[in-house]
Amino acid sequence: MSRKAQGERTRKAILKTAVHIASAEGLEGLTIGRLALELSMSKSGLFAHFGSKEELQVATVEAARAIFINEVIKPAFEATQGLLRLWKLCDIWLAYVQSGVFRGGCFFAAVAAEFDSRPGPVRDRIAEIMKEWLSSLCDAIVEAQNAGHLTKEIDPTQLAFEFNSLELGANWAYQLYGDARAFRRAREAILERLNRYATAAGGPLLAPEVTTHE
Amino acid sequence: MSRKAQGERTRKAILKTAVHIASAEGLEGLTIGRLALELSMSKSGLFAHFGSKEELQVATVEAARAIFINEVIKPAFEATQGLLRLWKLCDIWLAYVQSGVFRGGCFFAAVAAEFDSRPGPVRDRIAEIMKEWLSSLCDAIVEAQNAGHLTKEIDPTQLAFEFNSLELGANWAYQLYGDARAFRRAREAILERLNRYATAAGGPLLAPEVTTHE
DNA sequence: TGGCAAAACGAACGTTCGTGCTATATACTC
DNA sequence: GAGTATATAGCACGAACGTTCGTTTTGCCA
Repeated sequence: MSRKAQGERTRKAILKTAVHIASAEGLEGLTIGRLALELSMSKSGLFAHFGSKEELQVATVEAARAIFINEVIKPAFEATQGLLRLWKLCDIWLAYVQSGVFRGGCFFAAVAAEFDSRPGPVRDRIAEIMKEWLSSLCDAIVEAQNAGHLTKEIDPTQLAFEFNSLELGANWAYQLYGDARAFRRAREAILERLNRYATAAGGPLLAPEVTTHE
Repeated sequence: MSRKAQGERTRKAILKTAVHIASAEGLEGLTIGRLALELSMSKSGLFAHFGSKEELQVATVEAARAIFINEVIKPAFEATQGLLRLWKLCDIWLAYVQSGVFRGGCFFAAVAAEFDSRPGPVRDRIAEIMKEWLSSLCDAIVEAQNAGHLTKEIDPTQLAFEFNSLELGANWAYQLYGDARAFRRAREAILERLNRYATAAGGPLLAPEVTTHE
């Protein structure tokens, strides 16, 4: 293995650990010393990969985004465009939070709350990425409308806001109380809305009990 | 003024500042040195009022609770029990977040995200207080049902979860994007639900435009 | 095999953290 | 007015923080 590839490999290993620590303890709680300890390497050796703590934080955010895309966006996009994909986006998001992919629940919910009053490139990137997510939701709604599955009377931005809120709410309840019923509540609320706004072409959606993840 | 009363007064002043710092920078970011600087007093003099950082954090949480009760719970309880009080609870909560009573938006949303994976008395107290809030919402729903304003078919816990989620979602959007439209979206979603589940006795609720806070 | 980057290390920097200890200023009690 | 409790200040501590430095180890290539 080339020396260059080894560096890249180490960097990946660092970020993998960093993402998990940060989701639980935040991007400030993510300490270089702690990270080095957990990886059994020296602070300075680790530090050299990034050059500053802020760059480490940005890199960690980027790594979390890659995981999120792989775990949520990609699987949902395997579903056919329309009502089903919209539902999958929400359903898989909830499943991925519940599965404990990140120790601290949704990585972005955690770090958004941490950085929302802390200007700088880290905050900016977090905001961008969450906007991406919200846009994905919104786009899926519009597609469902264009496919004739969902009435055009509803405001896509409004519905995306509501779905996102319910998801964040479920994450909040799960993290703070370990209450897994929150996921079912979020699913129920989302499905209720989807079913209410669905046209005949959209067909009846599943009940929350029948979804794959419980 | 007695020496004892002076101590109490200082303590209050400290906590008032502490709450605002913590809502923006978190309870860990709330540093004793920083706090002392902002109040133009010595670290040790300030520290003597609490004995440990953890006690300072708990006291800060308690102070935030007092403000919250004064700003949200009490005003809402001036409304008559039933549908109106339920609506007021939500409406005033949103107004209080938007008003910037706390620099970092909802104090408890901020510190809950920060401490949800950090066991200890601070986390426990935060969880208790948010449960209090959720119970207040739930109780208001039940009262509205008992008053005949709201159909008994709905599950109060489910509705409370949804309202709380929408509120947290609005807080999130406002903090991260400064998007004040999120408050209107939350109000619209909440009112839509209230109106849908309201009985004839409940009467038609206000449209979001007519509420006092915008 | 010898040279050379890349990668990792160990030690130290200056700063800030929370937390003690000791002393002084202040107001109330007798 | 002396004595006492309370409130605040001053100073120092050990640990941890991010960061820099010079050095050593590592593996590829000529």
